[in-house]
Amino acid sequence: MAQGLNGEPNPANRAPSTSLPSTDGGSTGSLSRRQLIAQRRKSLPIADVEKRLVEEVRKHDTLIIVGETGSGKTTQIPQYLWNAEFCHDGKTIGVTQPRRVAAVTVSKRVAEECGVELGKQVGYSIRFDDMTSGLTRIKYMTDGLLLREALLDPYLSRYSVIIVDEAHERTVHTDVLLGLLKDVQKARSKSNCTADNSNIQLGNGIIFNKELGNSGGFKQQNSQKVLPLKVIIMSASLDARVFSDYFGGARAVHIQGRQFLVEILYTLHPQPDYLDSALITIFQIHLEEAPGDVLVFLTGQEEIESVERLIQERLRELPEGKRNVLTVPIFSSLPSEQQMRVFAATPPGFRKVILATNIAETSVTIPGIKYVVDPGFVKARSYDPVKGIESLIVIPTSKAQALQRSGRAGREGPGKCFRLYPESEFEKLEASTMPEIKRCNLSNVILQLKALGVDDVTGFDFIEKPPRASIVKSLEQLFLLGALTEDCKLSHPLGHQMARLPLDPIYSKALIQASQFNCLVEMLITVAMLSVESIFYAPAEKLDEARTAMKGFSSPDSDHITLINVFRAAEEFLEKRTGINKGKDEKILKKWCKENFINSRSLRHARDIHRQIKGHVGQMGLQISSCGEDMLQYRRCLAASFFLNAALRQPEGSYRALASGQVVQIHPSSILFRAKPDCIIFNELVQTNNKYIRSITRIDYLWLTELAPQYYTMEK
DNA sequence: CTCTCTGGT
Repeated sequence: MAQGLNGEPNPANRAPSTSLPSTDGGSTGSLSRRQLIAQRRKSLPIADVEKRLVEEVRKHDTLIIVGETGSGKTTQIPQYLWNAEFCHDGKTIGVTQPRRVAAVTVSKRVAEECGVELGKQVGYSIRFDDMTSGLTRIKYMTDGLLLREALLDPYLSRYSVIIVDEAHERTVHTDVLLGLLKDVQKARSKSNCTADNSNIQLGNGIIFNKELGNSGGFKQQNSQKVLPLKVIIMSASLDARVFSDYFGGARAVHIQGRQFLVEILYTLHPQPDYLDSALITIFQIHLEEAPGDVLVFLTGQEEIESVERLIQERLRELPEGKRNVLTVPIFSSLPSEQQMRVFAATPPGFRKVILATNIAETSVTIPGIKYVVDPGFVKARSYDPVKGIESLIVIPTSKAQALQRSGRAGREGPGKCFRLYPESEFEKLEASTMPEIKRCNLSNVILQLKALGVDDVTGFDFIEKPPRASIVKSLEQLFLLGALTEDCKLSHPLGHQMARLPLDPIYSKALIQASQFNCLVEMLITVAMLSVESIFYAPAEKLDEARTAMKGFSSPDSDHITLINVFRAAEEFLEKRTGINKGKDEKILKKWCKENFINSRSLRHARDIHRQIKGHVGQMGLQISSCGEDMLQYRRCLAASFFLNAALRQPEGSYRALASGQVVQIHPSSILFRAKPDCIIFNELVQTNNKYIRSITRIDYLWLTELAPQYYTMEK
């Protein structure tokens, strides 16, 4: 019987590279805890099939595992494989997750189950936070991070097994990773394949470039054989066939979960107003159903806030004894302390009603939910590849999404889900959500693929192909930025440099330009700040105060310079407090942010990105110099970098975007909303109620013809 | 005078 990583019968434990630290097994307290863990592990549904699962992995190079929620697949399977000696020769089992928190929490759990210190045999690696070491044999990470690793180690030679978890979510990273794994697998199963073979051309068109090398370390690279790669796709829903077909009819196994029964209720008739319908249902549950908290899925912040108000209003109409409802909103841009409110225990005698976006579908698991109210809509990103515009639209959920939502009512006991549409409508829904790769800008994906040696991107074996127009648009954009040559190859050195930076390609280009304009210091700050969610935080009730605070940072010419001012003000604030330990910095900065109406989560993120990319450009040998007070130079550099996003003022005060010819408005959040200069560059164009451009800097039209003549000579 | 669902390097 398997015992976990510290089990005695496991011969792998005696191998020097994987020997474990002596455990704390002495005290009875920890012993009983250990026994509890073992018991809990054995009681998981998956424990009964451990041997069979290991056999399946031995027999097949690719395996699809459909594990229902609560099966324990994410924590247990890597341990089973470790015990079955899949980490021979110091190889690692990699497990990818779409989200950072999942990688961290699951690895902590597994380290505990194994009785090892986190970061030793079991660890995680996510951007800005690497808890792995040379000892690590089970490594949880984000799928995006593994894609980055592939740029440096195209064979993924340190891994014996890659497990792709939550594959049904079909994020861009998952989809690209699946294509990559398919190729790596082919390459590694060729018998004469060694880690340092150079430039092997694969079926899918990947050329493994020897120059990038592998990270083999102390072992002799010349003779190190790369063994076949085992790939395991884990999915919660029933799309096993899609994955199986994609991997040439790979074997799929199903694992029972542990989920309580959720009764699904539909309305008799279509509901003309789903918000009103949601309100009625919430009160019906409150007045007629047994105790238990309610989770309501809404499309966005505005909707959540208005429903919260309406609930409060209607509560006042109820008799005093029935007003025992506590409403709790949650959405991603809500400050984290306020997000935490959903986890607080419901006060005795109260019913908690959580109003959530789809953050509560997967990202946040809220305990105690007995009832789910699902109006059947979701706000989704969509992309028009012809115009190059992203927009957010409210659309019906998919069947899989509806299923995921209802499942949130059955985690601790039987529950009920109220779908606010008739059953006949459910049948008409799409089976699953359209994969993200079909509805986003692909410039980054394509740059990455090119860097991995995939020359024929249109021919790449995606699990589902993105629209051709979308690929063409991105190829064109990359060409205009100079990342690709005329025959669509990655350019030297620009394209390669751009691919190395973990940024939107246009930002990478701006950094490289900036080193020539002597304003890389400023541009590093700019792209870090542009890479995060909105920096300014303006609660409706303190709008005036927030505006005054923002004015303190503002530059009359530029939102970009305003962002630099905020970043520098924070730096200066911290520098003044010399001699104080670093742990306190975080807290003090948070306070400063609050006083200045700045979103501290966003600022911290920007500071992390800044540190990371500064390291990257330093390694690339770019000159990190500052333009000092000469912001004209900096604005010229912006014009040279963002020339594809230039716009001219129209007589009525709207703008015409030069590249696409579209008529757009300056977003009211911009410093330049009133000033309306003649010529500007903008950072992004988004369609909401209007076509808005955001983050804007005033430039001179002549700079465009001077600095981007290849693009602007034909313009009048 | 608006406000944007969620993730990620």
